[in-house]
Amino acid sequence: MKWDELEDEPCSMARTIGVIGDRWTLLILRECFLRTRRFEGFQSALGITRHLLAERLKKLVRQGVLRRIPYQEAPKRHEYILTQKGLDLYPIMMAIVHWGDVHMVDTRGRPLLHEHRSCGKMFDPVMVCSECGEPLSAKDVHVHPGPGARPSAEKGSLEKKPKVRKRAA
Amino acid sequence: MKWDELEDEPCSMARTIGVIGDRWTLLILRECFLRTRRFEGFQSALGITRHLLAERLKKLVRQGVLRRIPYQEAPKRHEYILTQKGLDLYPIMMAIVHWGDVHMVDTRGRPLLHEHRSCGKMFDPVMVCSECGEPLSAKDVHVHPGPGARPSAEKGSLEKKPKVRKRAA
DNA sequence: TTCCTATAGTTCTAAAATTGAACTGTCAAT
DNA sequence: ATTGACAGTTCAATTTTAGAACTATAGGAA
Repeated sequence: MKWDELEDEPCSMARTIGVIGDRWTLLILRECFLRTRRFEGFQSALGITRHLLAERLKKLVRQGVLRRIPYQEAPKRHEYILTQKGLDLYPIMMAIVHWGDVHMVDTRGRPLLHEHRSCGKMFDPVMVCSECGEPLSAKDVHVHPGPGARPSAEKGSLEKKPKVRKRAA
Repeated sequence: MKWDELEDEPCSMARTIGVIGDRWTLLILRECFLRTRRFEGFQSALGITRHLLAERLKKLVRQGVLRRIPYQEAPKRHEYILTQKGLDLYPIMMAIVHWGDVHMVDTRGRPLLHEHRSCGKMFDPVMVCSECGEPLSAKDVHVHPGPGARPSAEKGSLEKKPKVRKRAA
């Protein structure tokens, strides 16, 4: 598996990481969700080098996550806004923020609180099953190969049962 | 903002990215959730260089996402298993996989299907509000500074209202 | 007019991260 | 005595990223 060919892997996680897995990309997208739209805005908010910022924006546009839209002629200027594909990254963002809220806060508490406009309350995001609505946990989920699975037999980690030697204390 | 000091930022997303944002780390964690536990298992599943794999595993252990547990004496061998902190990354994983399932599939369809053992059905993960249970979307959420917010006034992207010039066509 | 500023990049060199390949060491099995 | 499995480590070559300077257009100020 090569980093530059992640998008060709038969794995939705690898493919997604091919899009958002580069250094700084998720932080750029955070800014997008906080309504930053312009080059200088991203640059000053993140302190990323201009070179890399230009690269990343170009890639995100190519991948259909952002759209580059002119907001001014003479001199020509553009701003970057999330497409629907980009907006759909929201659950990923929220999941990341929530994990940080739970596991990475210092004594002062959370940097940001989230208010759900529909119900007016401060909330946490919860991931649930689309079918029964119950919260998901790793051990309640079983994976099956889907139609787009890698065709042949796997040397995959699931089947491997390494032989045991002397047991540890 | 420096990549090596992300964990000190007053931002839960930045802090989390400091933990899982390195190249290959999320793919290593994918393997963990698929029950890979050993060095060779990760290496052969991912094709990552042994050098980097060793680095990443060390960092994840340091950060409390994995625990390194001996499973054999003579020669001493260890395996890497998810801590609770690591298991709590599950919603992030699922959100990433789901986005790929929606936006990155080829004509053949999804590589993997997920079955919810509790209800027996194939499902998609849905992110909902902990307070009202409704699905979340970016525009229904408003952010407020929390107790751990950066103390002073922000040069943040939210307040900046750049002056407009000649409008684009 | 000339200078300064704002915006959105591009270009260049140095530093850091990643890759690829080979090498180390322990023990079991042949 | 040799081979294979496992879990790394080491080192040179390549890629990425960081840091700083530079380009270009245009508005407004002096």
